[in-house]
Amino acid sequence: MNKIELKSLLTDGALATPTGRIVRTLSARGALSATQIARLTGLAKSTVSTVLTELRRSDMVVEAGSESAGGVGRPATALTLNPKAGTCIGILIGQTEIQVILADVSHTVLSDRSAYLAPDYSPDTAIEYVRKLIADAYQGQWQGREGLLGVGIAVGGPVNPVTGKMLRAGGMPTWAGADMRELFGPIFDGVPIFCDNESNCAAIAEMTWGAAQGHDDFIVYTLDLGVGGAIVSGGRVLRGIAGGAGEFGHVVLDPNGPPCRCGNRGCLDVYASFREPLAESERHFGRSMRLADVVELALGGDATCRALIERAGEAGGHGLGLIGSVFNPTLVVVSGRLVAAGDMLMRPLAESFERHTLVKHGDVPDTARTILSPSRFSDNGACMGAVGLVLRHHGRLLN
Amino acid sequence: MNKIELKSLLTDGALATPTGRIVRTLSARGALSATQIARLTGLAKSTVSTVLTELRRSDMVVEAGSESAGGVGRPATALTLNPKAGTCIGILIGQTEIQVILADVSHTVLSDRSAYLAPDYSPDTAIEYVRKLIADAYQGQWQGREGLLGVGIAVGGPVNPVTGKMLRAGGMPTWAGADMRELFGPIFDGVPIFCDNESNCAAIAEMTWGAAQGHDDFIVYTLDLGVGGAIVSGGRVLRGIAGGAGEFGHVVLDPNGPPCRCGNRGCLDVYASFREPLAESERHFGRSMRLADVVELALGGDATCRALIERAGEAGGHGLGLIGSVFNPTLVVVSGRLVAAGDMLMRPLAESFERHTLVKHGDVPDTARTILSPSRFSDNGACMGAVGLVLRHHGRLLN
DNA sequence: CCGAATAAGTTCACCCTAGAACTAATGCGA
DNA sequence: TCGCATTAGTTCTAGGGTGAACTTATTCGG
Repeated sequence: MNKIELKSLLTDGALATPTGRIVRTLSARGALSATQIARLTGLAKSTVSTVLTELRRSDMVVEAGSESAGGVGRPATALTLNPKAGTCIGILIGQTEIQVILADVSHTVLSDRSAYLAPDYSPDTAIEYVRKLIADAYQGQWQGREGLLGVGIAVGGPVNPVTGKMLRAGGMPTWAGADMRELFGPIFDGVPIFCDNESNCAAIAEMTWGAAQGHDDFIVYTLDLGVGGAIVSGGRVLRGIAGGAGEFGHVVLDPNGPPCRCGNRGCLDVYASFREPLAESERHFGRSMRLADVVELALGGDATCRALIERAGEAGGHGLGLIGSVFNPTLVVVSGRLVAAGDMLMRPLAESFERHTLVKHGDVPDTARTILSPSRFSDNGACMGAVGLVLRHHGRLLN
Repeated sequence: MNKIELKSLLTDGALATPTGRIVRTLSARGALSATQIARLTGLAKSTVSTVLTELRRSDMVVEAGSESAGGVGRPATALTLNPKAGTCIGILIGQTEIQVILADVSHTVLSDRSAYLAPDYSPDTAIEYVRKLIADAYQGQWQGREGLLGVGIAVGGPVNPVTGKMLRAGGMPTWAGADMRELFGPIFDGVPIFCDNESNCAAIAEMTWGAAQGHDDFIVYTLDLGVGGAIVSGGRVLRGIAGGAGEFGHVVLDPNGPPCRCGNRGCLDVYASFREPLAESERHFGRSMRLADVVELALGGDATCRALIERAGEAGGHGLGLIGSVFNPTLVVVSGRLVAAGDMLMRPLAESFERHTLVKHGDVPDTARTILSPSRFSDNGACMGAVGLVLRHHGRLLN
């Protein structure tokens, strides 16, 4: 009965009731005290108290390991959803990688596994790997698959978040037109599937566990082999009518510029993605390299790699300036594997941003300036976001 | 007591109470039936009914002229806030124009007056004109200034919506750093002042009375002597941390391009504003012209003017493509005086949009394609939006 | 070591909102 | 012309959320 109750509270059953709102808040944010819940939900302390005693009595909510914050006054007791009450799975379908994270409703990661594939693998291959990775994930867990509350899928290409169908080619031509619900439904029959593109998932991860915690309005700007991003407004990830929001990389700068893999010409992606610099460094070193190798070499002092990364920051700042002029956001979280280069990337990026945007340093007080934060996720941001998709109930596919 | 009550209900007093929400909804949307109010606020019919009988008893809400819609079933009785309960003033501080609209809380425009000035007029001149226009506006009205509930100011340049201070030069160098609250406060002492830039006000007008009625998420794209716009997400106009959101015209396309009046180089505005085409037509005709003249001549069949407008549509589509790639919005309302050219502008605009954006025709079903709608406001959109600013309680300046 | 200050969490009576069941007013078809 | 379908609006009661006042648990200063 426990799980059934949680399931109905997490799905559409009791959206507006205090109990539903409190459970959803706990699901979305992890460990919280009663007072924090009251602030976040806007409910009265008394209401929260009543509901929580009921939830604790029925064992759906338990006390989390209290980390006494150290302030004056009675210390808050942190609460989470009972980990036994259910699990979530996050799946990343990347260009060359499939990742599966298993987590419980108290935000504890139980398992994190990846498989690396050659580019342009087929959906069938993906299904096979996902099946295997999920079996592995449950290996040695005392939690069984019957407690699975939802599955989130982060896809490395444009996907319609309502239907779960892939649009166009994007970076994954073999997936064009694929129907995520149809493909993955059979693996998890009956369990709700949530789906969104990689960038939007990364945004959810940033909002839930990363650099954008507590922010309801921010932009994620991804610098990697492609340039992309996501827009969060009012705590909502903007998807656009066809799931195409946040495609900063495919803004056309010069209609007569070099062709882009998206089909248009002169996209930002052509100038600011790390694809060309990576090729350049491969030519320089005369061997096949990965993006992470270049970053590592640059951090180790290699001047060529350092220059490539600085130039990437410079080019990336152009796109960031665009974001500044369009949104003038409070916060931009810079993500992607280039971020591992730290200040080497961030400094030229910030300088270039300043040059390419409308509102400048001197125009406004420091409190009204956009903050640039590097992402805290090294690599698994998107997949964690897929878990967050479930915990936050974003982007559920219709059955 | 009537007015005092309305004032407190419209300001921060009772935000979340049903009465407050109903009054605010009526203020924002004008005439509505009880059922519509229930749908819009999410309150139960019964609650709405109870509150409305109370509001009618105290004469704060009255029946509006019923326009029987003609469907089956009992016809709805439209209700509005009692026009006697208060007035709002909208002020437009444009580049060469000052406009004042006086309206009552039932959305009836009582007076609409403009004064045309030479560019770069001083704030002091503006104050003088505003004083005069307002005196004129109240002339012959039985409503007095004591019923004034709020003043909205639409400014033709970037303004910080929280402090009311103008940023940088923008299109109005004489206003750089001006403090709207300080300037206009003395004219309306004690009355709350709302403030936002022209484009954001236009967005509010579109949402309240225009092409975006019923939409909570859309983009306004303005093609005029400058290129600009506004972003509405979740019914909220995004302002950005320094009031710089929606400045589509100042996205840098080519960092080495021609200088823009904003200080950067190669902004979209340089390529897509109608400033250069207007100058070209002046050269062609050998006389001083206004934008409206070019549109009129084009509609009258003049080939030169027609070509200029078509070319503007083509250039404007580049920016629209950018909007498409960034937002993939459901709806874009195209505004600005060029829209008067109708299909002559919209057709090349739509074609160019298609070429410059990421998600194309064939990629998605027709239901998932961005709609382009021309604005229905010929010229007074921004000033109506300033009225809407008050009625919707957006962007209130702190006292 | 004790009490003041501070903050978290609980209790309880009252008011208010929601929902069901109702009445009211219209169009449409036989 | 009558009744049925449809939609708008009202009434009433039960249940639930709120806010005030209270209790509990901690830090800090003297």
